[in-house]
Amino acid sequence: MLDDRKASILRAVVEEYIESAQPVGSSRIVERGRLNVSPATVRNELAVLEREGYLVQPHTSAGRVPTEKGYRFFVDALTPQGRLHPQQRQTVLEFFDHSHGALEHMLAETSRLLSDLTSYAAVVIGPPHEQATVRSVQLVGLGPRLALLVAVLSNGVVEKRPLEFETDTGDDNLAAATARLATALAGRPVGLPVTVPKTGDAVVDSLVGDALTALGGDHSNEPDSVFVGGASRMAAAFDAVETVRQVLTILEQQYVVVTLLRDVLDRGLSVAIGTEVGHESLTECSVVVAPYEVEGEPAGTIGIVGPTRMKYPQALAAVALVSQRLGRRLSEG
Amino acid sequence: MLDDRKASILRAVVEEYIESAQPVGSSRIVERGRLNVSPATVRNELAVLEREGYLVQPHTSAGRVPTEKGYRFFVDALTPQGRLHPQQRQTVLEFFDHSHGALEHMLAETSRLLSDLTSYAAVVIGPPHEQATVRSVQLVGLGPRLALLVAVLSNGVVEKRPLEFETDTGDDNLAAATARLATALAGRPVGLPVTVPKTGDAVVDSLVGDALTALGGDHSNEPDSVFVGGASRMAAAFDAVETVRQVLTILEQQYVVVTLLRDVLDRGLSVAIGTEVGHESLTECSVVVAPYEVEGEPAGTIGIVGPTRMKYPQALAAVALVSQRLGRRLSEG
DNA sequence: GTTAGCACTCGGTACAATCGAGTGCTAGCG
DNA sequence: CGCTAGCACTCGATTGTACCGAGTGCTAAC
Repeated sequence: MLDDRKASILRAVVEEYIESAQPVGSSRIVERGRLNVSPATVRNELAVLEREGYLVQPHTSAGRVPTEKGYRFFVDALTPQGRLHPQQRQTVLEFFDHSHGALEHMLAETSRLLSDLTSYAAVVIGPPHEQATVRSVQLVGLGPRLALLVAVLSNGVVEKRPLEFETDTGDDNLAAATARLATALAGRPVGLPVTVPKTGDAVVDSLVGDALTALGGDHSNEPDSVFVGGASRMAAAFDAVETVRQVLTILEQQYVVVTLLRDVLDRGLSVAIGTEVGHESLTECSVVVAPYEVEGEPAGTIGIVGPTRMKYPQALAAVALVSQRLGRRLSEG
Repeated sequence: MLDDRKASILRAVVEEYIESAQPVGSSRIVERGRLNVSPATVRNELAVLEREGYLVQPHTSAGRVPTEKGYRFFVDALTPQGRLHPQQRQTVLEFFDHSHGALEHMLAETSRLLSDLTSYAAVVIGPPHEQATVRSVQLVGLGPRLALLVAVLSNGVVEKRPLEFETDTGDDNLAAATARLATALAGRPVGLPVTVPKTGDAVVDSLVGDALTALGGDHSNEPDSVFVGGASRMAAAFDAVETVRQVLTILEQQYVVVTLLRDVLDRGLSVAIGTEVGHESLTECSVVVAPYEVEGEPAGTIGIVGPTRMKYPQALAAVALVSQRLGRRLSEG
């Protein structure tokens, strides 16, 4: 463990480095004024912190830069429950007061909000479709051999699948199939296999069959809804264009992003730093995540992706507040 | 107008520059072998082309770089109908043969396809919601004071609006309101104002009113569906991270992107080069657009955004093929 | 009209000198 | 015994200089 003074110095290095992106030297730490010791003393402590693995020197005659271990200690032991600027807090509250519209739209806007708050890229993962129950099912004819299966789930998600048939289908057949589907599925979670008794009408039975196949089969394949906002901010966070490209490439792969956040949460973390993130292209990135709950049940995840030299206190505070308010807002409906 | 040799030389400069990103000198042009003249002759021609505004020299002792006028001439007069590599063509055909799923999903995948084909950022704009007619309307209760208005349009688009009520609402009232809405709206284009005769039942009438307000009011505000794929490719196209940031910022603003493509199309162009694009942050970018038609009617737009030194022939060919096949695929259903 | 030849320009590279931020170490001080 | 002033040292960054070479424009000859 680190004594008080070492901890203070480590904190100073991390905070300075996060602000300036420059290796931090002993004199700069003394200039901050918190510590009433000489640069030489600080240097001794820095040497110890380096030996212990909290800091590194890019080269002999440079200041110190935090290692992942350094950031980790900062986040775990040195970060007070960060407070958001009151104005930012206000922005969040107003956002959720005025938010409206379809679920997807709201989640997309939330990712923008979070990105604007933190100036990093933000990820919002919607509620999983599995756990909701079916409220309404309908087959809507779009053409002679074409219909749209629309299912409304209890959490407001609308699932739709286009269906194509071998033979022409009348509206009455669609209606009959819709009725059978509705009674069979209503109140049940989607994704569970369901058997619907045959009617004897071959056309209707085949419609019902097609619809169930479409609902069930596609299921695991279908991604959760993911919204990435402010990816452009990554271009401000790094000065190597190649790094930017790699990170953006990751952020474009929804499946990867979802898995990433889920993994971090599963490890019980709310912050993953550098290699902890578990992705080669993101070794220069940190991820801050938080789940949100709708009506007391875990529903989805939000997170931000930024450089390892991230403003952790603000980031944590922003993610915490937004996840809480988003959950509350979605619980209202 | 340019004589044959000047045109050939201009073409050589543009093609070389697009490939190498390096200013092109007289010797490099001669090395290509198409022309049987000496470097000195080429230099004379280059000087003329520069005087005419087709080329510039970054500095005195450098080769030439095309100006916007140079690219413009190249695109208008020197680009044969570009052919896609047969393999790429095959990829497109297979993609649309196997494509399936909801409209949004298909459009998003299409933007990926186009981005992969060209290695630039791709934009796919979905069919506008206005011109489709309503096929089905339904109010689905999600809670005592909460319902979801789901409207299926003839082109497969599903519009949904959450509704919140002052008072608790029974399922029978929702059903009654749904029935009235269905008869009033079926077959009509969404967005047109509609009056529904009162029933006398205050609750049902208020439900119907709320639903119509939600459908109508929000309308102009609601953006078209836009899908941007492969934005990360912009990081490979430019080496200044600030340029990348600016371009990405634009690409994140769906409204701006839609307007941009629309403007270009309205000017009757299929390619906009540099400042022609009409956006300060995109002066180093070119845009290639094409509309696509569903059942003979103009439906949406696709496009790509890349650096001015874009591989125009391939880009044009890819956009043309994809727009055609996308239109055809959507016409099927 | 074309081209060989040539003087000229100027960005890029290589190298040395210098600067300075920052270090580790030692010796002395309270 | 911990702290600190002082100092020699390191090494990246900056500056200056020389040079190279790609590329030019011009002129004169073919």
